[in-house]
This record gives sequence, C-alpha cells and structure tokens, in this order.
Amino acid sequence: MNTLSADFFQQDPVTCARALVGCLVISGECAGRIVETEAYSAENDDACHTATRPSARAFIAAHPPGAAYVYLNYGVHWMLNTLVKPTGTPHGFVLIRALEPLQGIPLMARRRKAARKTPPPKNDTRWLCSGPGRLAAALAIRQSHHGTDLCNPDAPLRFAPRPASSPAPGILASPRIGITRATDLAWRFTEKDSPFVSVPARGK
DNA sequence: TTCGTGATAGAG
DNA sequence: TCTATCACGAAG
Repeated sequence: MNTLSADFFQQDPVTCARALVGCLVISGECAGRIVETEAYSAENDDACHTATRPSARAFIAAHPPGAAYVYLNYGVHWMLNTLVKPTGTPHGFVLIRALEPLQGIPLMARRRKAARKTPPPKNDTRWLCSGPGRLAAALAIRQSHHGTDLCNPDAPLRFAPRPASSPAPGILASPRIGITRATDLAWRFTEKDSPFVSVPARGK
C-alpha cells in the first residue's frame, strides 16, 4: 500500500489540510477516508499549540514533515495531527477531525463501544469516526503513535493517497470549531454533503 | 445542558 | 504545590 510522500507535508498547512480531504488514514486492518480537517499555523495563530506550549515548538524542531503529533485532550480524547513543514512559510499542523469508515468496521465498533453505555445505532457507521476523539478511539490511536512517521509505508498508522477510483471531493472551508481563540479563520475543511463530518459546515 | 478526566505550563 | 485551561463526547 503506498503512502503520501513527505513532499505532501511541505505545503503550507492550509493547502495541506484541504488536500488531505479524500485521502485515507490506515491503522492496521482499519481504514477510513478523511472528510474533515483543520489547519493550525505555528505563527500568528493563537489556537495552535505552539502559542502556549513550548513542547509543541520543540516537536516541530525535532521531527520531519508527516510526523504524527498526538496528544490527550480533556483527559479523555486522543487527537491525531500531522506535522507540516513548508520551506519559507510557517510550519503548522493539520488536525484530522472525521473519517468515513471503510475497512475494519467491526473492530472500530468494538473499540468505540467500550466508551459507551447505551447501544450504538444500527445500520449506521457515522458514530464511529465523526469527531477527532472518536476516530482516535476507533483506530486505537494513543500516545505511542506520537512522533511516528505517517509517510512510512511499513508503519501500522499511515496516510494513503485518495484512490484513483474515488472522485475528487467538493470541499467547503469554514471556521474551525471547538476552539476559543482565532475563531475567525476559515481553516476547517469538510467534504461537501458528507454525512460523516462531525458538525456540518454552516452557510452556503 | 452538565460533567468527567489528565497532561501541560505558569504562577505562587 | 496549586490552578486554569483544553482541537471532546456521552448522557440527560
């Protein structure tokens, strides 16, 4: 299985976030199509970890483009980001926010059920990966993936290009959600009309 | 709507 | 040490 090349992650974060919609995330036997991303810039973006966390700046210095930046939020949810390092323009991250489940659905369901008391919906896979915390749980992403190379074709966790068989998606830009700072930037990218996004883009 | 949960970083 | 904060999600 081929992967996205490191070059891909040498575009600026916003370009990269948009281009990732339609690509695949693979984790062992599980795989899904990216339908929602957000870009974060290491400079002039108060919502980026680099604005408040020295460790995020150290991570950028120490890792190549395409490295996984994984962290725990609210003490509960793992977040999957990838490091983006263009030459000449600011570095940054792309947060993977939602997937359309494609492969390994029973395993994803098993992992996700552990976090629920009530039975999940039947004949519906939207509850599996429609949110950054959800997809991390479904793909068993955790601290051990922090710093791993998502461009490594031999790694269990990696990106793959959009399959030639799948058409280029229509993409909507809208403000990032779930953040308290820099909420004006339209740096969230969703696949138009996808039922698998976490929250539908408003307007237009 | 409310609440749990834990890593991080800055203040005291 | 203590405290505020945080790219969330489940249940009610």
